[in-house]
Amino acid sequence: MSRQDIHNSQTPVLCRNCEVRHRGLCGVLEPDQLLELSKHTRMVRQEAGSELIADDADVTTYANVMTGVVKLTKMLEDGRQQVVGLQFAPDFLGRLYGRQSRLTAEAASDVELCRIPKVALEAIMAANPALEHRLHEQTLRELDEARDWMVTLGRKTAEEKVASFLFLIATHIDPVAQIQRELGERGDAEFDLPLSRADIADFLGLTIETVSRQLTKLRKAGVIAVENNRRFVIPDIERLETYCG
Amino acid sequence: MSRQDIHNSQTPVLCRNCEVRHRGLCGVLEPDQLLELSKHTRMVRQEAGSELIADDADVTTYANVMTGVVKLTKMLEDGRQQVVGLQFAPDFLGRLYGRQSRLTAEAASDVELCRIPKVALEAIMAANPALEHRLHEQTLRELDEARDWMVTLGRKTAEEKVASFLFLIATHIDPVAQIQRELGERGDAEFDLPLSRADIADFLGLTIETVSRQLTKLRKAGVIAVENNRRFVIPDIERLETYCG
DNA sequence: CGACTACTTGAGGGTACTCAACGGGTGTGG
DNA sequence: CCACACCCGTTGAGTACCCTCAAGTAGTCG
Repeated sequence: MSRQDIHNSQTPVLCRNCEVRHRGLCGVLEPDQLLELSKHTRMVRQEAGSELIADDADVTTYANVMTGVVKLTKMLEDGRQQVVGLQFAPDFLGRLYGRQSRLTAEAASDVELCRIPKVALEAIMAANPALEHRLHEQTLRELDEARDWMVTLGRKTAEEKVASFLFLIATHIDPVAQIQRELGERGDAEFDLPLSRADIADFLGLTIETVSRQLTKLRKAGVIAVENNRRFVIPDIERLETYCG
Repeated sequence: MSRQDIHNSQTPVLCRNCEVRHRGLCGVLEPDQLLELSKHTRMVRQEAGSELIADDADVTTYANVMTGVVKLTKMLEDGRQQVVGLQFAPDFLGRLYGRQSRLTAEAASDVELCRIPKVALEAIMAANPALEHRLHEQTLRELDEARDWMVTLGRKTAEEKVASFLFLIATHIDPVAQIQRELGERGDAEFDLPLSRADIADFLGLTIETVSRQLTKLRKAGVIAVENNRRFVIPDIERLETYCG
């Protein structure tokens, strides 16, 4: 991180080389508000697998995902687990206004977070309706995504679930595929999967064996190619989409 | 609806005998703001089964659920359907800021709605941050509920799903059970089911036959009693809860 | 080299689905 | 009044899909 001062710039030093500044919640802030916010923030790195927010833990900080993927999970008493959401940069992390978390947040890959104390953000938000509006829009997007996923969980076959998962990741992770998609173009995609087979199974409501079998099936059908168990190549995303049900 | 004027009352006539006024989004409004809002609202009744918002339709109005139950559904191209949410009074209905709906809203029972044009609500909201805050909190609650339900869809057995559904309805519909629950008391519940077996199946990601079989099983176990296929009696809600997984 | 982890593959079984028949309630028409 | 159709829900028989349990492979680390 660059620490050098640049004369007369209104952008706080810490935020200057933040890659998600304009897309994330900070995008709605005026320079002086950004400065105020940046007094409370701090960047942290967490390695894959570390727990970011524990279930039932008191929430004292919020965060923005800067790089990497965060998985949100819920667990039943007997240990059955379900991934209820994935968050990518520049998503906001943390249950607003909640006293304690109702789920566990875990780093799926190595992640960088921009943390801010709960009280600090809520104070700035109270004084700045645009900020609440921005966060409200993210919440609405997450609700849309959760409901889309409910269809996948409730009504799709194992093959369709795995295809839908790969489609989701491809369109969220691969920056090229992401842009192509926004332009309405067809294309290929290539990415390192941020989740283990166990994570995928927990996301899809399947077992790891079933996930593995369906991946093999898609591989043999030529829909996907897999290298090293983690690197995926999708020669034709539109073809993959036809497997999503 | 009472139309008589009451001198010096600051509450708009139309809102005066609104039962959900204080619990719904209107609760945050000052009398003059409520008056402004009420100039645009109109109460409508819709009978069970009628479509309230069509998938992909342009959204021109929002609404508040006053009485009854609304179900939100999504469909795959081949007709497979999934209920992705249920809304009870005083829930807010409609995808805020969205140009078109991404789901279908249908009256599960006879419902009363308080409709308001999209532009009117958004104008009032822009001038009143407390209103957006209130709606944001409902969105957050709905997201919590959607994620809870993802666990049910992905990880529970058919029996647990049906028990979870009955538990959800019991704690949302029966006013007595609702209050007991808030007080942390155990108790019974009794209600008319607002959904058909087909609706339940679509909510749980099951078939109607499986739903029926599981209801029979719970009935034979004495966890529930059913009259007329629609009226349910739950002698011990805590006992039902142990079947939820 | 062995131990460990992550993933794949195989065999067998159980849960929920499919297809089908049946029962009860309601509305219609003779 | 009954006959009939129709809708909704239940029950039964057979099956398919996915899970469970188990073994096997590949990559990594000490």
